[in-house]
Amino acid sequence: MKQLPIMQVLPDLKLILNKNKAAVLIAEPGAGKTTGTPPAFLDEPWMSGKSILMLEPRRLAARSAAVYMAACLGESVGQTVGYRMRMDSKVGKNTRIVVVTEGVLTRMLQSDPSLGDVGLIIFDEFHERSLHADLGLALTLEAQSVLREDLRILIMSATLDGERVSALLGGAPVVDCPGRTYPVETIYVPGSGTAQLEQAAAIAVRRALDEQPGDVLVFLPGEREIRRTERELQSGALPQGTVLRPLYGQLPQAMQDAAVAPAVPGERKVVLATSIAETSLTIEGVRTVIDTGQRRTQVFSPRTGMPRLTTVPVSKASADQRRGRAGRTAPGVCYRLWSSEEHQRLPDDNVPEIMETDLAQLALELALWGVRDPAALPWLDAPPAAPYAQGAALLRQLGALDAGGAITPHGRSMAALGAHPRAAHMLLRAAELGAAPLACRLAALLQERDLFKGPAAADSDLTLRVEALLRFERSAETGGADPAILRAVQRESRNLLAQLQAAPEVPRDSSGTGLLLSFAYPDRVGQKRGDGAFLLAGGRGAAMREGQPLSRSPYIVAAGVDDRAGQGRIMLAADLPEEELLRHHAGSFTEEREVYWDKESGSVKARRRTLLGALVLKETSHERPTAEETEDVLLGVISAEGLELLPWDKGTVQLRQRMAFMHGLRTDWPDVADEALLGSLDEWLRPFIQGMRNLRDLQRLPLSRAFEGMLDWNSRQKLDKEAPTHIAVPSGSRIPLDYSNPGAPVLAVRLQEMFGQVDTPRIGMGQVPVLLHLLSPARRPMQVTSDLASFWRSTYFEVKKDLKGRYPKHYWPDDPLQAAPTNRTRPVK
DNA sequence: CTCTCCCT
Repeated sequence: MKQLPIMQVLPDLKLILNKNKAAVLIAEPGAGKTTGTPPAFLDEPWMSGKSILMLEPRRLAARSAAVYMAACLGESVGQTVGYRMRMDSKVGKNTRIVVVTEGVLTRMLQSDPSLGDVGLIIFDEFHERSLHADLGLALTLEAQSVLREDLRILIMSATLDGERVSALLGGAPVVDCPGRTYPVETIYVPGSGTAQLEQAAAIAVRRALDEQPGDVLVFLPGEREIRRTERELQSGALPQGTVLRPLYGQLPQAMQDAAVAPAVPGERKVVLATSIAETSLTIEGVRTVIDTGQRRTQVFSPRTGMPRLTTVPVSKASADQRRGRAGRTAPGVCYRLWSSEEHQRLPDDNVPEIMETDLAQLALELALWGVRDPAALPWLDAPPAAPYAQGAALLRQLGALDAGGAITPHGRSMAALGAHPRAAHMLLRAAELGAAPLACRLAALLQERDLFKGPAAADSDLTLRVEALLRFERSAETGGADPAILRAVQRESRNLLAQLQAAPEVPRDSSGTGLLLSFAYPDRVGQKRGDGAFLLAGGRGAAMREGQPLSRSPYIVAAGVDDRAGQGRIMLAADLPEEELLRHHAGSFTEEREVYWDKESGSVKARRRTLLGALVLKETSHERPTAEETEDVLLGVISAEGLELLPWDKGTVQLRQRMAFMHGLRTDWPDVADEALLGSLDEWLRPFIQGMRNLRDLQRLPLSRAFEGMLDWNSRQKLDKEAPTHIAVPSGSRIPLDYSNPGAPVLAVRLQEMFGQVDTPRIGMGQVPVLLHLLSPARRPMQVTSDLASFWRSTYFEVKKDLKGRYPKHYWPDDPLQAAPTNRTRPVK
């Protein structure tokens, strides 16, 4: 212990924490920081009568760190050094160093924000940036600034960028400590382009077995790739004594042990592992690491509110951590299956969990802490807004938050359970109904991997899993289910039963599964749309795989839905009897009265609907909309479909055009263009559609009165004068004016009727000469002009020649201004 | 051909 590198920096750290409230320790692997640091502070003056809390991200590491520190003091765990984790704790009266796992720290902070007699809190492996560690630090920092100015904080990390943490801690000093590992040579092996990941890995394994001594550790993204690489290697010859050892989280414990244990003499071990071997497990005898540079990670999709697994490139920090695994006992080699150029493009660090995960639980913890806006707390990376808002919305739906975002008593009970808010709500509701035993088993089943593999897994009915579990509990029969997962589920459900102090009885059968599941997933209650498709209460569509008996259920609850765009696929679900839905979710129903336009009948109708989110549970039509509702809908339809729906007649069309003409001259006149009319239907049209219900009624609308209604009495007089419907011409005829083009009204009149008229008639306060269409006796257009005087002077004589030829019986005077106008062949004498 | 890892 004396020779550990950490010993060199401890005096420095003591000095710093004597004066400062916070420090950052960057220590490379093998420095001995986890077990060397905490005991060093026990005798510091500021620690008198106080204890040390150290956060460890994994149970195994927490327990073994406590055991090791206790052994160094010549004690057993539970004396000076203890630990505390879920369902397991060894702490005594004299314990001054407590190693805790993440959920425990959160619960401790929440139940006593002043942290009692804790003098120093250490965050170990902080570079892993788990959600709970980030939350724990945020809460601790606030507790320190508000309640406990004397509290010391020490952040310990392997590769973290020390400056950012230091800044968050108000400029805390950063101490660096070298590690004690052997050098590892890095060899970049750029991909051969077409080679599959597994083929490239297998080729590298053969090369390593040939070139290097000792065991080989291969990092692959997941179980599928591990199995493929295994097959790839088995398909060709391997050197004598080579054994292949898969290693991933879901592998049975005995096989995990076999992968971790040292190789038997005469054998060489090739461990094919996921990122579990990056931090969680140390494998003896590894001299060569082969890194495919990929890892599988869960991301939360705000679009669908569902988590999804993706395979992404590792970060530089992660790749270095993997490489370090080759140098723990002797110098080693690391083959990276990418180029050094590609390496430069890798991100420096993994994306912190808080940036990518479901934040419902975080939102609940913050609400319990008394914070509604996460920006009120200090973060290295603040929780992203969309997933946070989605988490808060879910909490409101589960009754954990009130409308204002404050935590409810129910929310407090949920947080105390520690489970995901969905599971916590289900457990509490189930306990009220006396169904806790089944709910604990469901929560455990949902948390673990599927009990079934292969063809049995194709049936998505959750009750089949429940029945299998109950059979296993009663008679230890596995019945085709995975025994390791059965045991894990049983263990977890016992933990939950103990937490809820529920009766130990084994439920008789799976009945009630759908109802309990609907408490956890109220947003995924699905209503049958036919053809295996369901509409979920949250608004998303989802479909069963082919041939599922469940697809005949009118209502289901979808516990697992994949994240594909458009219609999701239901992986796991249970039938929800309609009467249970109606009985137990009535509090979440919304009643909606909707008055709407029925296109088919062309009329306004009303209906009342009972909704659960997007689902219409009940609908009654035959309601009578009120007169005002009807007017609203009618105006809405006109607004959407256009003014063509109105009963236009020639008079109204002309009236509108005349008003448009006036508006063109004086903007204080009402604008009667389409856009303006559609925008002000409420003012000018509503009074005229009272009592109307349908399109037929609308045809009886006195439309010209509606237009006249836009003008007061004076304006109406003025309209008749300045935008007259007719103009009297010299012949005595009253000729209608055509306002189709409101900028240039047209007077179409036979030429002879205009004899004697010197100038163009003007309208619009004398500002606008009408556009004259001068016609032949047969009403053929001869000439268009807005300057009659100049027409008489010149063009008339050419036109006259032409007219005389065609209409010889008519009267074509040489001096039209002196001639008598006529609407006949010749003037009457 | 759905399945990284951890924790209350």
